Amino acid sequence: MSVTIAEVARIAGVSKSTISRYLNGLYDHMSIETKERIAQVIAELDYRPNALARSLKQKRTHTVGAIVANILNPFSTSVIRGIEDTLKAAGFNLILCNADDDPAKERDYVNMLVDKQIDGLIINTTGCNNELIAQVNKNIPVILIDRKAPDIDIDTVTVDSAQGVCQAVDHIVELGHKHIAMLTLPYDHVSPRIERVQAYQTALAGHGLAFREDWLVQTSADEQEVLAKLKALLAGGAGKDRPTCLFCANNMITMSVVKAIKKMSLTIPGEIAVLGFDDWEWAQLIDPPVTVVAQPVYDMGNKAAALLIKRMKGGRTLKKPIVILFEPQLLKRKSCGE
Amino acid sequence: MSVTIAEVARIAGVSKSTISRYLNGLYDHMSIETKERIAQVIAELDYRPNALARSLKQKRTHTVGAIVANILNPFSTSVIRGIEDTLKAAGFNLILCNADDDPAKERDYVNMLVDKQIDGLIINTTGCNNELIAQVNKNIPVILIDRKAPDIDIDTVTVDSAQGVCQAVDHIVELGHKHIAMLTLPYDHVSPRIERVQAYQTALAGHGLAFREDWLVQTSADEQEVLAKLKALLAGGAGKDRPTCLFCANNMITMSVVKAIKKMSLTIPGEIAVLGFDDWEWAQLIDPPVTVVAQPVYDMGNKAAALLIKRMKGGRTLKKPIVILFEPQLLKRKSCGE
DNA sequence: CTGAAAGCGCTAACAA
DNA sequence: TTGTTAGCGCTTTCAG
Repeated sequence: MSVTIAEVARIAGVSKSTISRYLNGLYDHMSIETKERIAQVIAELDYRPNALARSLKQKRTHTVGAIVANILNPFSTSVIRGIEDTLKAAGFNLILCNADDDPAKERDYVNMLVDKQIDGLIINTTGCNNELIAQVNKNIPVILIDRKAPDIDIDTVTVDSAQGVCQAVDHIVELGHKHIAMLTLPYDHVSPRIERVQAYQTALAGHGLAFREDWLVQTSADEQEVLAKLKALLAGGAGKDRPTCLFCANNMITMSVVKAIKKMSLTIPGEIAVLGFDDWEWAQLIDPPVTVVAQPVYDMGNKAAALLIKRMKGGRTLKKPIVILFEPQLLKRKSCGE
Repeated sequence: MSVTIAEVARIAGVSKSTISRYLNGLYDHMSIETKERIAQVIAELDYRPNALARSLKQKRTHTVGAIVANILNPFSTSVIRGIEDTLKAAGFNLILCNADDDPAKERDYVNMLVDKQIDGLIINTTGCNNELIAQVNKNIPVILIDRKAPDIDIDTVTVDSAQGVCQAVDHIVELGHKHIAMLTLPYDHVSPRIERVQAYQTALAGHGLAFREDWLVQTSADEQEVLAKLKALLAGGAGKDRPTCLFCANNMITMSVVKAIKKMSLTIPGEIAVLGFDDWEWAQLIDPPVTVVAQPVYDMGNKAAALLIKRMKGGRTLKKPIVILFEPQLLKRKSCGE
């Protein structure tokens, strides 16, 4: 088996406490020779302290958990990079989990992390485990990222969806579009989706455009489904009473929509314009490069981690939960005309 | 603080052992009434066992670590999905880490995971910590994924790069290309890169084409750098003695190359053809869709996890390490002409 | 069918 | 400056 602190102590000829002190950097008052002997024995045995035992005793793991909704979404990986960098700089470990948009998986991961005694949690929640998350937040700090949970009182880092949608709609209206459809993943409990749809309606109204129920399409990101719904939406062909612009409420939808449009052999933006919410590394490689509302994703990850660290260090300073709203930015590319 | 097993025992009026047995499903010979009482108390107190304490005692965490080289690479996220699904089905927990192509970070993560007493490790290694990894493999099973470590003897799941390159080169030669350059990330210690470059040279030779040192370009995936190197490579313009086809040795390079070509306003495949190793979700959205050698990435993740599980359960059955080679597949799209 | 007791590997008073 | 001791929360013989 693995070598323990007792073994090291025995061989170095000192007590376990002394080794423990050495490990924890408490050697201010330690004789230089024991210090060196310990260092040598540790090196010889290639000893590494058992983090489980240590954490069990200390009641702190110095570890935070992060759960993303869907790791295949470039949004998630950028957020992760932001979280990771800030956490590492502060000396915390990170355990990453992927809920895969499945509330049951999310629940399992939350429980697993809590059982492993994480010191804090950052979660891009499915929105279906709010009660559990609120419960967790009573014992350890939790930060929501991207998606709010309106019914619970927790620190949240997200983006101002309404403003982003507003900018985007202004832009396409200016380009002459009057028939704007929105495609979104099913809203269920996911705050940004709800907000974007609402903002879309508000923005239309602001421009005196009528909102049409049948131009608000809920769909999964599945290629076949998107293709079918798009065909229905655009039935009748150009010139008819149909949308000239498709506003996709997140990047997964945008990708599927672009794929579907290519399958339908329609030209962008000539026959149909595409506008997306969320930028991602390869949006510019698409033909044509897609105009999107970009979020400062990496920064959001940073901020969430920084906030969490503050909470974890803040002891029981129960300040009010805060909501941090980042500003999105419209990146005008080619997919809406120009 | 959190509720402990002692608390549950006290309230239920039984001993800790009994609670422990209940928790571990050892209630075959337990009176139905104590069983029910325990269940009730646990529910009332919302008790959850401390995984740290449990693992410390059991000397098993039922947790495996996975370290990917770069989580921003779609390759990594697909592998992760494969690992995750297989692991979860077998009841193991997963701790995900991102080495960010940094050997120092990788080392830290390996150590962190080992300290946390993971039962097994899957790693897409930077190739710079082989000694450490070999050491870890003495105590817990380790599976390498994608990248081999030739100097150490460890189970490995990867793809037959040589075969993929060969298929690809055959294809483009058939399309009439005789001037084929290869762009790759710096080889340092990364087996697939080395293998692909070698296979490229072999394949050229197989077609009687000369290998030119100056057409083998090493570069980071940084946009500026790729652009500069591409400009140098293609200096002189079409018709001159320059490559007509760029073979990109992985997807990060492919993306940067496509970006650079667009910046240079060259047409694909008219003025320059592009061929990539690694498929990814959005390669088909690029203009034109990129022809690539695809790896069965998700399956590879599955397989790595399955193999690891076998090793973890196999006790000290020290079977010889094995190398599992998946077959890549050429996906002919539009970027090489036809 | 259930309980008592020892101990996993470490830390943290309290002594010395 | 270092050692002794008593746990952290759980599991697991061994008794009964």
